Amino acid sequence: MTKFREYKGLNLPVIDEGVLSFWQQKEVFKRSIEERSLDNAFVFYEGPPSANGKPGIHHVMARAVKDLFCRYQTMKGKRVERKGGWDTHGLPVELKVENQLGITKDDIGVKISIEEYNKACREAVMKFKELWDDLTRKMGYWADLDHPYITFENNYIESVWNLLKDLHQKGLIYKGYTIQPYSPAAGTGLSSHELNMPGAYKDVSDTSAVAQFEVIRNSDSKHLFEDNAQGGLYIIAWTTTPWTLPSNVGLAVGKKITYAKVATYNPYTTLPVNIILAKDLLAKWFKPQQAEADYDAYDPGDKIIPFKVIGEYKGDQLEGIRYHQLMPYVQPTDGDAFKVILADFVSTSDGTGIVHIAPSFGADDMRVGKQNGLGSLTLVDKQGKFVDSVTDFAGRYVKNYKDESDETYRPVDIDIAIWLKENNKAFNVQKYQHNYPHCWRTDKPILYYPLDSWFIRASSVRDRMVELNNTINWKPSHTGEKRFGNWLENLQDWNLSRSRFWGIPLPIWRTEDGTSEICIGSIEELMREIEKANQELGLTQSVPDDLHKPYIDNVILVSDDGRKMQRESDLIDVWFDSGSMPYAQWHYPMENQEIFDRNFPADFICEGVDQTRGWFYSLHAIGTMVKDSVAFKNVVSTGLVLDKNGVKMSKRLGNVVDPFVTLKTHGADATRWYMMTNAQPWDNLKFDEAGIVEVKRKFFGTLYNTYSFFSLYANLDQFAYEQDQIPLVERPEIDRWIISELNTLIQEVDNQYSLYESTAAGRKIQYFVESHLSNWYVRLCRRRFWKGSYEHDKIAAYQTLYECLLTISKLMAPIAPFFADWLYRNLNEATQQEKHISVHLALMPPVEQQLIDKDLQERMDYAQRISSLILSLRKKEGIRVRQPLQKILLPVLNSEFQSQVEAVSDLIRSEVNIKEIDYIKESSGVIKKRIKPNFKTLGRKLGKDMKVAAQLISNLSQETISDIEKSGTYSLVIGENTYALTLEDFDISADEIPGWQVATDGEITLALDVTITDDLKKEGIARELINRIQNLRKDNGYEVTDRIEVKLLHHDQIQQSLQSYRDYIADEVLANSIDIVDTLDGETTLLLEGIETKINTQKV
RNA sequence: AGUCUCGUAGCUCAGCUGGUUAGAGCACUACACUGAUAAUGUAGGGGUCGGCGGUUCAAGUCCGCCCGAGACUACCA
Repeated sequence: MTKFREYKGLNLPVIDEGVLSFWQQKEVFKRSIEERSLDNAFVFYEGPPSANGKPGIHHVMARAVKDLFCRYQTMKGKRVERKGGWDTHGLPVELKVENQLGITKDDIGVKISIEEYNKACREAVMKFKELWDDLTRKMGYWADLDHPYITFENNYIESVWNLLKDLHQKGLIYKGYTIQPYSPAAGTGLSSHELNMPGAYKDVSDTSAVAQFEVIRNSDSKHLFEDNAQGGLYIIAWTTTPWTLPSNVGLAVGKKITYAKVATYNPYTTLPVNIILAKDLLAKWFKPQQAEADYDAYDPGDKIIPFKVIGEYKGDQLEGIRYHQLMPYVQPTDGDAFKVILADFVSTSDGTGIVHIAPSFGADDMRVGKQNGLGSLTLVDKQGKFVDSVTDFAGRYVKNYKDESDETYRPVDIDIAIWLKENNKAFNVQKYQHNYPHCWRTDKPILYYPLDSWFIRASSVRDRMVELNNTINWKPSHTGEKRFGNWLENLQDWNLSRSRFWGIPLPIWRTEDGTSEICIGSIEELMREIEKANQELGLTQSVPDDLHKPYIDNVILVSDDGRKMQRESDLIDVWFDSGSMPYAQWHYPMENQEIFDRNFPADFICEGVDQTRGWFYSLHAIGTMVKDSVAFKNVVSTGLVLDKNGVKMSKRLGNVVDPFVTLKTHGADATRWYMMTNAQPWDNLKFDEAGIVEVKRKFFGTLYNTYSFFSLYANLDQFAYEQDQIPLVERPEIDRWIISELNTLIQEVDNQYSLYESTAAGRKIQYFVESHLSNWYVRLCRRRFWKGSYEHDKIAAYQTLYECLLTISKLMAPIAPFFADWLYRNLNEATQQEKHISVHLALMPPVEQQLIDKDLQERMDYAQRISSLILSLRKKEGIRVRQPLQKILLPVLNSEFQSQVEAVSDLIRSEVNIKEIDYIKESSGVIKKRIKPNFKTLGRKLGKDMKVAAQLISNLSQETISDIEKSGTYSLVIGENTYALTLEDFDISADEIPGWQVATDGEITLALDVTITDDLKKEGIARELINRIQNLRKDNGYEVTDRIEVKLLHHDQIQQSLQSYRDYIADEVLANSIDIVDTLDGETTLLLEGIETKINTQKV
């Protein structure tokens, strides 16, 4: 017969190793998939990590969440394939390689060939793959590591191209301008990533100018000229980049902002002017004494320039007003110009409340410019200097890009300011300190500059994306509804272009003038086009073995009219790579069409919340545009893992937690359990190792102890579940109770898992194990396991505890896969009750509703609380539990309560060592009652009278309370109003039993009879003796089954006690004899106050 | 700057659609228990539920503003 395995202690990392090799040997992961039917799939997508960095503890977090729901679904009978994947392209990879090679972007193609560079990237990107795979295994994350998708592989790229072609055919891809950070010194655009590098933003002092834009008088603007003082009418706008002023094409005002018209004099020319600026900002540009000065008495040269407000307008009254171009060098040809428009970003926090718009040099400017039909002027070239048409400043660098020393470089901003002053176009010029981004490589200020880019017209499917998003179940919901939803509402087109080297090349070829273009959707198509080009152009090209740069750039195609087409040199955004994985991981549509159909869309994905605009978006956008479908139905976005002080982990601070060390020290399960139960996955986790230790000790330790306890006695009794299952009705109350609780737990946990609420599920399991199973069921049932012979009641106890443990192993398996399997197999090994070799091949236990008995659970709750109250009274009175007491007094206010308590009175009496429970009926008149209003029902009835009523009700007399209980009604009179109240409007409970000390917990109140009679005292002594002898047995190292002989040193009271309890004691301590002797060697033992003896035990 | 989330005991967190003594665990202190023992029980201290205002008979819970922390987006005249 097989025994249950017994262990010397709990060692989670050792369990991990054992289970891991078992999984590997038996291919449990593979079987967990293959044993499930193909047409019952639960689809999961793995968001690909990049293996060019080491995995951190936060990866354990995100992967624990992914893993647990996949395991759960497997245990619900679903087939859950989990293809791993690697994200291999992108800027972080390139920057790291540049760093390693000690080169910059400019060196690529010069110091190192693109070919070599890309080779370096390809190697670097998989640098830590082994480490990742190792972590994946060690943390118990089940994913197919042997057949991952890799974004740099040709098959993957081909699928991505196919998607792009699909979009291209739908007219969703176009080339356009966008304003991007640009470094003239380096001659390259910068990504926002690069802009966010530490130190990129620097405080600099620039020349700022408030320029005067002269309003043109026409039918639209004539209302602005009413009440004007002498001089022209100007709108004034502030800028910290005066070099953008020649490129000005508009002025933006805020719709709701109030603007003031002010009559004053220009400080540089002293000419009278009427100017318009935000009313709130008057104080910024004028001092109070200027308002007091007499406008008419102004004399050029006066220190104080007077001003007066002569009009007021709302922003929308200014819309459409036209003005004379400020610096008339060139006029735009691609749209309207020189008018006032409305823009939502205009504020009155600084400047004049009016923003000068130069669409070529600001993203906001470009956007509102387009919206309002404005054209643009780009009067600065890519080297950062003015073009020739800006005659006065032609050829001058707008910032010091030539590394001239500060003495020789004359900022053009200053000269522009002077020009403005001389032309009565400057209202104010001063130095201004602000934070401005710089190129991290050249240290020079960047410009925002229009660059060519390819876009996906995502905004055209905005509404559909919003619509589809509303069908997705987001955990937590606000990430989807608010964060993602809001982002979709304001969706801009997707900038696909990246002018780098290591990435998927944009498969678009164009003629030089851009009139003909082709988007390639497959290698086969590329081959056809190449052959066509070879024929027409007399070339001998073939499809490159590697679809990356530089090879692909060498391919020349031919247009329908026989002209050469070159590939557009851009790469695509890596987010498009990862968003393509539902298709590209299967090399769809070139292969695996059925597999794809089965696996789209995903039932579940999960990544960090930082992926909201990243992977979640790219999946959703591509799914919407290509398949008019969601790409995922359920998504969990996980929060950050911070250090224990709530600080973000970073190498610099040295607070990074090494996941390998954590797993090695505490085991994967304790780590996972801690992460899942300490905080919701989407809340940030303050990672504290002490928390793992606590989980290990409290949860796993308790569960381990429970199993040890079970296996110890089961082996002694040779229990192996060989007998028929004892019907539940034949088992004692406490068995039925724990089984009822267990089924309640199954129901709740299953429900929580299905709702992606892993934290609630874990906490419920933990509560059951610690409170119900260990601390109540096992504690109360201990005797049943070690006392008496192996028959009915004992077998029932084994069967019950066994079932609880087995069920727990299943419920916990998704979160703690190692320990669960260890426990499951330990149990099943001896009984062979289940046919599965691993818990992960088993199904979640079904709820047996008929076994859930709410009444039973309620009365056990009473038993626990009553016991607790009695223990607390014993404590107060200083009477130890070993001293039996005669009775407790328990007021019962209704018969249900009494019968409920009676059903568990055995448990209570043995738990707290009392002889009887004396139920005090309300009719006895001994109980003093307390009455409280039931606010919930009364509040609705009484409304404003509630406050008075509460006062009245709590002061009702004992007689009235009795009346209410008898009649069930009460008329409450408050002022004019009479309310008919019923019993449910009150909360009546026992308050005290006069003459007794009571303890109260909610509706339960009780008193303890603390009289210790001689008989009770004798029994108490007997219990003390048993205790001491048991301790000796243990100290002497006897087996729990050894028989002994006992000798006691004479003491009168012991003698008396023995007369009554000799057999009882002998039975408890397995003694063949108990003798009282007059002399005995050894230490004196204090039994009770004043009772000393010596005890000697001898093994028979 | 905008959007979103969070703020409850020294620490980590519960607190359902508003209902009157705000809970648990850890930690701390004291006392018990002891055939699960590197476990367990009982008791105790500890809270202006971030602040201010509002709605309501009633606010930790709903609304507004503010403060603090974090995430994301944008980078400003």
